Amino acid sequence: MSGSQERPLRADAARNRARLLDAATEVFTTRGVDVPTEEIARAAGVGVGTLFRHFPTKEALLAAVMVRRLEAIAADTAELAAGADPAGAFFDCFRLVVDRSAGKNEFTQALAAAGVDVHASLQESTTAIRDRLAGLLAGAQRAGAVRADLGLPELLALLVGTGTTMEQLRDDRAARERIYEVVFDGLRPH
Amino acid sequence: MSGSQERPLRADAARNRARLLDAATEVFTTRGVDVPTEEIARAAGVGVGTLFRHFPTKEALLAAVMVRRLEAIAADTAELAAGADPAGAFFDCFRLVVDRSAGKNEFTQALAAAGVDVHASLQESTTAIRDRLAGLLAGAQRAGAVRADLGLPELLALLVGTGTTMEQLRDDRAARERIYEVVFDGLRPH
DNA sequence: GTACAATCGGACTGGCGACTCCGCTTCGAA
DNA sequence: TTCGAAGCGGAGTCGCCAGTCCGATTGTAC
Repeated sequence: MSGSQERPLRADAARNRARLLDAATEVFTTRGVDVPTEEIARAAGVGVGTLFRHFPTKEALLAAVMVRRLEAIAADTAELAAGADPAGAFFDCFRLVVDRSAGKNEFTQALAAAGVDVHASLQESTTAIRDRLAGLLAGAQRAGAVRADLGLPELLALLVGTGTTMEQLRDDRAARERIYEVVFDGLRPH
Repeated sequence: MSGSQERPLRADAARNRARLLDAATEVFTTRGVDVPTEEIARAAGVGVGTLFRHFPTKEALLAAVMVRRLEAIAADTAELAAGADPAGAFFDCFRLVVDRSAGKNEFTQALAAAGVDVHASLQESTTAIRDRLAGLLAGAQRAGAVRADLGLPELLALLVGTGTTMEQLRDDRAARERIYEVVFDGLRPH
């Protein structure tokens, strides 16, 4: 979806587009998905007209923000996965995905509610992460660090759920750490 | 909040109120919190006017539905908690709360977004559950079935998060069972 | 059976928010 | 420097939905 039509954006247009994405990320994350588009435009220092020229609907903006975050996560997991120890890489990536996904859940929900086919518009970027996680899971299982009966769907669900758990404990780092202990302990073969 | 003013409702009014609660529970659960109030009124077979006489705002209706569900859960945990085995009671209640909380998370979120002080309007009913869970947790820990460093906040967060996890696996009973194994394994002292 | 208070229903209102439109501004190629 | 095209901004449109109002209906006390 990203590389189909290429006409180099005018300098100011490119700058505004970037500002909009930054502002949207910030506003959506801190104040939720229901903020009026006008607020995002204001935060970016542009008019609503500009916002809607760059992103034809609010959902398109939301999707663009999502894609960006997902790509960032994918890139970071790539680094971690390069390490030698498969078990460590798996658990480190688990943490990374959970930590970086704060609020992402609400986004997906909002997108889905708007009738956007989430799996279509985000597929490219989710697939990257999914594949990486599948590889990490397999590696960790081969190394005997994770119970063998766990599939990728369960892992993905667990990542989302753990994200929610962590959001409840936003301001208690020690408690969050205990949750990781519980989950990781549960993931290991008994 | 429930026993302050008592004037016996006229028969039809009581019936409509009950219908509204049933319809709202059904509609909110299956189609989300964003459905127009009119849909709920129609599902209940009454006009919107009637809906708003019984529940002054949409959020009030939402809160009423929540209270009802919470009370039902509280009642059921009471039964389970009466058993002799503290460890079994704890894990059974964990399952029960997770299974019965499907969709509840979104409700709370919607309430909070509307500026309702969730802890005020639902306090009475949440406190019952919270207290029960605290008791069960303490019992299970005393019996050595649950790691001792876990507090009530972590348990509550974990319940919410596990609910989210389960929602991702809605149609795969075996996978859900595996998640329970993971979480319960993690909860036990290693 | 009657009367009246309680309740009903749904047309209507007000406000909000996504999106459009178009006159004005800015970019950048020549 | 010039000029056409690309882009900007924000007032205005439109549809939707929570919540109101009041004439019609129904329950119930006597």
